[in-house]
Amino acid sequence: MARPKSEDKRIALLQAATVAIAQAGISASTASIARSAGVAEGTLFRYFATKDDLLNALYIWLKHDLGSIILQQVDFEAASPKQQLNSVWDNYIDWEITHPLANACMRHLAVSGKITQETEQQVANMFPELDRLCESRIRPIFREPPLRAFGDGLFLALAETTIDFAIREPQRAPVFKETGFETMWRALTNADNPA
Amino acid sequence: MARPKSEDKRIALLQAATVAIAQAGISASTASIARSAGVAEGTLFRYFATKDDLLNALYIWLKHDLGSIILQQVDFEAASPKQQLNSVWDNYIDWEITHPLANACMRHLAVSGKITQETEQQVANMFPELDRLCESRIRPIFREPPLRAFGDGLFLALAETTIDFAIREPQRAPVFKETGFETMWRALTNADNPA
Amino acid sequence: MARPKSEDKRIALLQAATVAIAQAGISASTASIARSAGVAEGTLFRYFATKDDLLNALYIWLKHDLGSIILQQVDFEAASPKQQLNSVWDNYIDWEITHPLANACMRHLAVSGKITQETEQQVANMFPELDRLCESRIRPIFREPPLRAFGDGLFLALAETTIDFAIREPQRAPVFKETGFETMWRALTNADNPA
Amino acid sequence: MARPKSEDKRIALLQAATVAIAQAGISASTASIARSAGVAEGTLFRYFATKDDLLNALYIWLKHDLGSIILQQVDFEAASPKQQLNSVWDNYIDWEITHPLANACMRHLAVSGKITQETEQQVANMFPELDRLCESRIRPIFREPPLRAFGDGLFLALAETTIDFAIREPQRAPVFKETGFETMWRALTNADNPA
DNA sequence: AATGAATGAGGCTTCATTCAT
DNA sequence: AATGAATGAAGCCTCATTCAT
Repeated sequence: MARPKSEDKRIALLQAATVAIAQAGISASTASIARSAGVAEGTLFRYFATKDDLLNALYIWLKHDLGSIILQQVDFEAASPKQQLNSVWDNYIDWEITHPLANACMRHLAVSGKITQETEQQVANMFPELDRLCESRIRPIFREPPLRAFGDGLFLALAETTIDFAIREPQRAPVFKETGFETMWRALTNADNPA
Repeated sequence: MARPKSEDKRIALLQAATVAIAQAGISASTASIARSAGVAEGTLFRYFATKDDLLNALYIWLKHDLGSIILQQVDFEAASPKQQLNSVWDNYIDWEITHPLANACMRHLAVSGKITQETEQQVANMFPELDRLCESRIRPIFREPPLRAFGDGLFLALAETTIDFAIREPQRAPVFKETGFETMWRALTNADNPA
Repeated sequence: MARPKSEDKRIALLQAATVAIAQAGISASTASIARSAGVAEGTLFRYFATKDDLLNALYIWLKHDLGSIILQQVDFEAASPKQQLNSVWDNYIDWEITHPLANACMRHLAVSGKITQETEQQVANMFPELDRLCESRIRPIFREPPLRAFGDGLFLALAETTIDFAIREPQRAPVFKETGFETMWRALTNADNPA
Repeated sequence: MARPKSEDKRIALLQAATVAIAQAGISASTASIARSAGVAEGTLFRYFATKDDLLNALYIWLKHDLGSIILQQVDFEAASPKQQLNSVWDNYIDWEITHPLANACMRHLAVSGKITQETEQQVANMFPELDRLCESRIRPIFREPPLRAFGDGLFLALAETTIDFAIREPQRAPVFKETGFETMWRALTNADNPA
């Protein structure tokens, strides 16, 4: 098979890279990543041909992890659409709070200029059902092509800001979560049809 | 006093750094910055003792430029508070659209981990009148200490997302600007007192 | 275990450093050392993490070389204590005469301020039997703690001066060696018990 | 006159260089020396065309200072030759103890490889009366050309070692001074004619 | 005469990647 | 498949010296 020998080592490398990049930015050296993954310097390059390849694989891996956790915990039985969206919101933020290194790492990757268009595309198509769920709760103007991406962007911006504050002051996380959600709700949904 | 240290060269270095960092991130080399500023590499270090010093000075310089332009163009005669805030919003976004490199550079600096607390402080205290103007238009819950910083963060997040989209698709900038502002207004102000 | 780190290269680096530092002082560049050792500059830093590390390792290496040669050639069968000490003296000076670069290098290292306490300690404990042999021949006042180190210092000072002259005028080395030894004998031993 | 304007500045530069080199070795930068002398970077080069020139001038200046102090305090009325030499010995060592920076600086200069033959010559001829005084007290073998320089070297070596210990443990200086002198006396003078 | 801004070569060190083992 | 030694380009910064002011 094309995949190299040990999936364990691949995961170990991705995890080590997450920690290293969270702490040192993308300038974290491949040597340090390999070392904390418990493999030799050269081995890293058998799993990822290039440092940039590692960065892109890592981005996808983290996004996938995040998305699948959110999805698997959404409360589809929730009474109202608002409650359903609130469940997504909370899961999203909870995951980031419990994975602050992953969060920091993704931020670094996102602004690194190393993530290719192709990678971004792959991530965008990763969980169509999640996108659909969010969009259906959103005010009409943000639902159609011309402003759809913009709506997504605003949603993410609010969520990420909420996460920043929640990570920085964990004991106040519930307040930030709730206030953030209500703010997003006012911002992006049809206020006339609140629930 | 011999040749005085040239303000022109300082500016040239800051401008060169802005471009280089916008394109290459903070890993832009001091050599490349000096070269495109038209001075020797050693000269750079007479103006900024350290690359980190340059980064901090650059951050302050860009923020100051941005803030002073916004402030000087705010329409204090505007009929309503909403219109006043809209004027700030538009000026902010217009500046960023017309200075996409400065914008990109500031993003890189902000996440670089090289900006010191002291620099952040200096920037925070730079335009108190601007802060006051924005805050007075904001809903009460975001005006008092426990959530003030959070409110600022959400405001900035929405503005920056709007800027991102406006820079990426300049011809649609007016739509993003307006939609973004209305979204922010719903999100952060007291809807009961809409104008 | 891949290629093992080559002891040959380590030695080549230490030898190259000896020559370079003998000639240029500790300001000899790592580039020049690596070049004359026949390796890439980066390689030097796989063997010695830091230039200072190289300097300390070199100091230990040279002292060890010197000490072990002296020790292995001491004439323990010599009739009198004076003759035994004379054998040490001669071996010491002969080594330095035949290794003038090593000698010059050690002088530079000794005054460089880069040799750590730990390194000095390690060197001091390197050949206890040699110390013991010298001390037992020395006059009582220099044998006990308060002045022991001082006695060692004076011994070394006389030896090093003798070496300086012997290296500078090799053909007169025997005279310097003998005169130096007799001078040291008068200076540091119990004249009442001359042989 | 050929001498530049201010003798004060020349002295200030020499003093500043003494301190800087004592602490940092000859790699002390000309900029730092100029700064602590209270003059501009460029000014240093109006007094000393080159860093090497400064180093040589400094060596001569320090040696002259040392020699003239010793000479002016020698007790020519002392009863015995031994007492006269003891007076030189004590003055020498006292000067170094009270000028530890000058001492450290001279050591650095002496091994720097930057002191020219010409400078060494000039220093050697600086105080012929002092040389004569010391030599006349010395055992015959060290008085005639073949071994005269060697005798001087041994004398200096013992003195400098004594100084090292006296500077390192100032409260025990008197013991080192006396023991050192007696050792030198045994080593270099005619024991048969002790006083 | 004095200043200090400007220079650019050179120093130490890091790092992604290759390749012998 | 895995290792880690080897590489050399590139990065940041220092410094003696020059020269415009």
